[in-house]
Amino acid sequence: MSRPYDHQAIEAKWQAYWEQDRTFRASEDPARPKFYCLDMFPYPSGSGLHVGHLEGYTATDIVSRFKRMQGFNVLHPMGWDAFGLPAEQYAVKTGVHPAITTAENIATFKRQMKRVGLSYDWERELSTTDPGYYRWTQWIFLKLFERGLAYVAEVPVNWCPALSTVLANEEIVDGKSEVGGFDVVRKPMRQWVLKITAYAERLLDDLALVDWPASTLEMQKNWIGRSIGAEVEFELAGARGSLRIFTTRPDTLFGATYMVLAPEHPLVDAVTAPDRRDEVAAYRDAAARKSDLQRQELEKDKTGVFTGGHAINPVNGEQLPVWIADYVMMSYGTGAIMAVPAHDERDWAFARTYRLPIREVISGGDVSKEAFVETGRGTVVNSTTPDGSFSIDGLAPGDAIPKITAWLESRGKGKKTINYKLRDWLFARQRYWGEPFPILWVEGEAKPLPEEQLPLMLPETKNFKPSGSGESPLANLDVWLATTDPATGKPARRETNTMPQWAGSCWYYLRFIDPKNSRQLVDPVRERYWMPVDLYIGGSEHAVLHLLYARFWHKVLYDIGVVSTPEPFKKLVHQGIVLGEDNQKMSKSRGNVVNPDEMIERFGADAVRLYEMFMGPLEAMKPWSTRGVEGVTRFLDRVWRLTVHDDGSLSRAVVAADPSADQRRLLHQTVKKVTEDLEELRFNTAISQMMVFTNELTKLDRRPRALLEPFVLLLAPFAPHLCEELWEKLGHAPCVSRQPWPAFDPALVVSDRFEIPIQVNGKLRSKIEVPADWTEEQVVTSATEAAGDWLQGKPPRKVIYVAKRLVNFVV
RNA sequence: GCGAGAGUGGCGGAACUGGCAGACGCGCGAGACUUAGGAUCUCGUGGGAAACCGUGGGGGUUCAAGUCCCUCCUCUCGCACCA
Repeated sequence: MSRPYDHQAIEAKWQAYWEQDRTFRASEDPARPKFYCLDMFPYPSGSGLHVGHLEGYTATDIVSRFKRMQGFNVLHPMGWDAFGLPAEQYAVKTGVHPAITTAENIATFKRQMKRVGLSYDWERELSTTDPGYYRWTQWIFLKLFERGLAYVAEVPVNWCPALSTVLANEEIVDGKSEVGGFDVVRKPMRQWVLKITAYAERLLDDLALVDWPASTLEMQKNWIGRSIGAEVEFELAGARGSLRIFTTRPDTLFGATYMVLAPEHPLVDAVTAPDRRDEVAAYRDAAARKSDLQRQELEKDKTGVFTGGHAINPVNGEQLPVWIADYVMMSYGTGAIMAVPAHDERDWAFARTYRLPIREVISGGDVSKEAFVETGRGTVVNSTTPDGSFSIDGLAPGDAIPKITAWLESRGKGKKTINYKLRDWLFARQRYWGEPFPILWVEGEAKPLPEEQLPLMLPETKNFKPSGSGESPLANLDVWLATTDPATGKPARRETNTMPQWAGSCWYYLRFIDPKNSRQLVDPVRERYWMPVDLYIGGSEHAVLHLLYARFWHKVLYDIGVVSTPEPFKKLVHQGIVLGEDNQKMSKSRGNVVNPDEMIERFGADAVRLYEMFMGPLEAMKPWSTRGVEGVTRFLDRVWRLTVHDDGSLSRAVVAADPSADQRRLLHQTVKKVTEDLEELRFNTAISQMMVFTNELTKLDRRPRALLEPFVLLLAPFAPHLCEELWEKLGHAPCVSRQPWPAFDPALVVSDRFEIPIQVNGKLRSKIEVPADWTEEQVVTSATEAAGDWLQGKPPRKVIYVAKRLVNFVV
């Protein structure tokens, strides 16, 4: 494609201008409203940016430029989530230090971003691997530790004996190590764990405060997984102690016909009868050997073993056989259940397999065919205590639940309980390339490092191979490991785990506000000015973990007074995935990866930006089309020719004359549409309207400045390089990025004439054009005439008139 | 299985609180300018000869349905024995 202008030269020119002008530098200005516009910062991988990254970055860039022109003080920063596994794996293979790889990759990403013309305030750039940054990551950890929110536990990890190392989930394929295909087993290991469960309630409730996609809210809700029910005590028969179970259906307590413990449950030994010990032990061993994955996959056939023991149902004194089965999980609730096969699908399936009794206590279904689990209908039956003193018979399940819960509570047999699916957060990796924990082990006890000693620097090494013991490569560094406790002078050993990649990304949005502060994580005055993030755009793959972890840390920081808002991210949007031209997911193996550098080379950054936004709705998954890029390139070329003559001078068609009324209306309609669409992130329809405008203007041989100049401003956030150049060609000093956003006059948007479609029996038969001030009578009269033959000369049975919309005759 | 979202021309996609379905772009067709055009500009382009038919299928409400209701089908994403 030959272009009417040299996009390469113009882009380089204006990128250099913005750089030396520091056009996009943000500073606090209490006089102006702020807008914090944030991208999820990337992991700087070796393969560079792809067109999928660019979609989200372009969107936030357009919004940032738009908001600046609207008079907002915009904070639009970028940084690097640069700790992580790939650089470390590369180091193990090649010996190249992760810091070197990381720096190279960052340089590539930054070069590519600048080439796209993204208007970041690069003076706030940060990297999670920078000691000046991770000092505060460590500081936050100390605060968590102080508040009892960080603790040590023995947690099973993916241990690969052949490699003598712990593997991340993503390093395991089909239960084997990705490298070498060796077996992986579960092995308990000392780990740091964060007590996110202590915040479960608030993490759930405060979802009401944010403007997020419904699907993401739903995912977070499900992940937290609150369920309300009751814990009930069952005394053991013939043994000391009692079995505590959790149920959401205490209304079905009279229908319990057996009990199930998770195989790992601590009471298994106590309940197991001597003659069942061998069988029980064998089942427990088998369950322990299964990975979580295997336990889940064997979903269909439930297995279990009778322990020989019994527990007593507190409502009727019945002795219930106690089983163990791996369909009950130790990690949820109390690790024990009462089984009500008539009203629980899992219990029903289990009872069928082992011929256990099924007793109906909610009528309304046929429990001989399947479990009846609905709570919305049905009536409680067979649920009266043997002495007749208490009954929930005849109630709806919803009414029976509080009644029986209160009764249990009054007798000390149970209480209302809320349970969460959310588990505490395993916060340790056996890796080198991560934040070291500011923790010393003194006489077997974890002691926090004093704040003044932060950052605890990641020690230098040339050996990135795992220690072999399952500990991180840091365990090889004897000199670093051995230290003394500053408080007591006793010998101490440093913690060898490092933090997971999530750590640095949990709070980076706060550091952008005050990236150079050496005294505080963030200055409170600045924090109050900029927070919360007004718009946060990133992939939906982070819908749960990153966003939940960041919210958790934010709430802790809120509790200790570091931040002023309960939630960090006000509005969240996920950009959709960009597919290859073949409608398949982009991948090297398919050979359908689109290289943004090549696209920018051919069509220019403006065209690529514009196409990214024109493809379709931001959130939608959609295929790339290089033809489509050509299409928007043609549009930009037309915009250029509208203003500039072939020899590069201002076109003689550009005149000072006033636009016509129709032209002015088109302009105001366009300003309105683009403004409103940008507020709603509907970039594709905004561009479409600008195309309509351009098509109209192309037809004119005299093009009034009063039309062209506001239009250049409208297009500027989308195609900033082109518009800076056109603004200059139009005789203005730089730069367009500092111009105010055009306003529209609602009175000038509406037309003085309307085209009214005329329907007969709902079918379109004709159209008339009428002045806007005509009365209904005038319009209908004219419409009747226009409908002519379709009315067959008879008066219509009914006339529907929708003002300025349509006329419909019913005959 | 459960939860959430989505099905509109050859393709990507428009369509406000029910009111002209297919804006805009791609592709395709015709023409203009040209030594030439894979450049540019102009016009046309849902299907059908037409009556008419058309927003995943079927049914309903309404003067009027892509939009509301019922039902079924397909696809995408998430969760997956959570008691």
